[in-house]
Amino acid sequence: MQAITDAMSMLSGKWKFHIIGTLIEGDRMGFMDLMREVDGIGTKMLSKELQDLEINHLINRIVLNTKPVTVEYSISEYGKTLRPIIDEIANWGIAYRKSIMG
Amino acid sequence: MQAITDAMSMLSGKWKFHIIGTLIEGDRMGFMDLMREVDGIGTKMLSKELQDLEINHLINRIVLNTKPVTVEYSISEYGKTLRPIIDEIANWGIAYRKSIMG
DNA sequence: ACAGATAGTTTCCTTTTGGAAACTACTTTC
DNA sequence: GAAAGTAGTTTCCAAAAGGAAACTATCTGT
Repeated sequence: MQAITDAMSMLSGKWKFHIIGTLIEGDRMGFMDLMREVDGIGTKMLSKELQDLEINHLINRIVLNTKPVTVEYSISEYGKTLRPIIDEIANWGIAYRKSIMG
Repeated sequence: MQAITDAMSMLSGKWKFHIIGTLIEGDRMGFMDLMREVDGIGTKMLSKELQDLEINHLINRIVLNTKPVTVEYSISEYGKTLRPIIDEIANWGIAYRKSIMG
């Protein structure tokens, strides 16, 4: 069960799975793109969560030399290994929804 | 991504994955058995987390009519559907450990 | 009678998490 | 020159989460 602690130490918090899931499906997104996609998040939390994910090498952050400076966030190769986890959780959530509805 | 919110609303907190994982591998455990298996947890948190899991029908709780009264906790059929999630997270954690070690 | 095991609950406290709003700083468009 | 878009940071606060220790209550064995 120590493996679960290790994994969750990088994935805890209200927004990490959402952000990773969003970056897995749509690649290369700016800060404002993420604000629009991750429903309800504020600038402070998005900024902090992105920093956490970058520190753990789950995402890439590239500052582009454009006129209003833009930043490109994308899932890293390492981050892509989380896909099975994200998929399983999403599938389970969908099945759960159906069971309480239908 | 709403599916992820739905799933995580039942699985949030520091101990849920541990408790579920423990009950998936070893069936029928008492409160004190769980205290011994879930490393570091206190009685308050174990009690609270077990209640949450029971409310969401992920585990079963049966009070046995024994002399010091004993309680049997076990994973429910519904709880068993979490197995793929638990397995994926544990596998990822193990791979992560290996990558920072070796 | 007392220690030890069962299964918790309660209280008190600290830490962590998260959110709203204001602010910085730079550039382009109107 | 003002508005709007880029990408955040900072401050201030409230709520949630979590932990340690003490306590309840019952029963068994010595």
